[in-house]
Amino acid sequence: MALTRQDIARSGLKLLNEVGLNGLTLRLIAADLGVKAPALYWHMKNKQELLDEMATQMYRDSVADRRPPASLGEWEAAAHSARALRRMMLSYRDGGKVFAGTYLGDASLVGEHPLRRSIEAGLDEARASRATFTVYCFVIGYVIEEQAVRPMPGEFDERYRESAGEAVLGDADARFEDGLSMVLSGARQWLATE
Amino acid sequence: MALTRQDIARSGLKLLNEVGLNGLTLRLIAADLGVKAPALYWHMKNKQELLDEMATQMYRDSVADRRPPASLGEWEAAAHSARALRRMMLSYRDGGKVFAGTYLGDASLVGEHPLRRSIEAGLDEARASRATFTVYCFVIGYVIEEQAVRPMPGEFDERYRESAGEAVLGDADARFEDGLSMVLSGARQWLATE
DNA sequence: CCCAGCTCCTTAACAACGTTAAATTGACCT
DNA sequence: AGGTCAATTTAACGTTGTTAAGGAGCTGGG
Repeated sequence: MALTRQDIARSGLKLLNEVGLNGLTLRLIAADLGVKAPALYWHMKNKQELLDEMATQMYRDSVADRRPPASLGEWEAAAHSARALRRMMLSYRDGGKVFAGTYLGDASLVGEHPLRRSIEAGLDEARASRATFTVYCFVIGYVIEEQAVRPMPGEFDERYRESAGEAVLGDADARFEDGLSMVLSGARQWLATE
Repeated sequence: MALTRQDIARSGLKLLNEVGLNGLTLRLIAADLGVKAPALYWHMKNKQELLDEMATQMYRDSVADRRPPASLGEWEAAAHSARALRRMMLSYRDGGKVFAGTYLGDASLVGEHPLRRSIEAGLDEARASRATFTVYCFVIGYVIEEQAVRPMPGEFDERYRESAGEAVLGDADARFEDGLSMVLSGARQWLATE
């Protein structure tokens, strides 16, 4: 049976957890799929395209997890999907680096604005986008820093042990929640004024 | 005259703007320094250590730019150093990716909390750190996304042209300022309450 | 004065990587 | 049976990070 881009991306994501972003090679992925490395080039034109596909696949796989229950208010829904975005990245070693700044192939996935109802009720869409983009940036940045210290839940980059303060050693979940509530309340307030 | 780690880092940063993170090789840096590649291994144990040193050097070089005028209020000072942090990363191609999540060698550089005066006046330091860390994460995340679309000021990743909306095409400076004021006001408010 | 030892760099080489070109298989259509 | 096309293999190329071994040039001690 012929390979698909999704097969390759999924294999890449599986191996990512075992060998990390630096250890992830085309030959390794090919071997995992029972195929030789150049075969991958039939399906994609270079490695960057594979990484983009992996990011897209991460996003696709988490779509169910990311969708907030319809019962939630808009800002709880925004918090919900921010948490889901973080979980998604944390569930892969180097997930932040893979996901951040890579091109999302399936553009239709990006849609579904958390503030849709407010937009329909008259909120300026460009402003709403800026607000959610701000939250998005915070989550990306937070997870990248988080994974720099803890490549995988459980592991630990020892160099940080003494130099870093509470800001990196403490409970990562609680600190994320604090940051998230700062950003969300700031965004809400920014949308309300003016 | 013998090479220093700083020489190497500075050469790496210079070449980063010419060839980008992917094109940055040890042989290229060595050639720029009039030396052969293995010579670098006398000064650092692998390429990651070079990247860390480059991040440290970026930070060191921007220290003057980053320090806010003493006349500013604390929150204007925080905004000031957030802008300086962004400028620092933007001034190198792939600067966000190089800086984000790399180990800062010179730990003494990290200090100098923008909210120092409030801390001396009784503000809980751990809470203050969480607030500034949140701002820091936003800036990191924002710049990474910004540079994914515009690797260098002026260039443009064409794949984004049609798929992305105003959130990525608009005036990047203005959007940063919006996001920054959301995050800052959210952080300030979070520190005030409870 | 010269040799020992240290610092700093070179030469040579390695395995592994991303990538390309060309040959090869296998399935389906006529 | 033969031909077309999609999917993969085999073989190879240049480049990369990295290591091992050796050599130049200074420094201080006998």
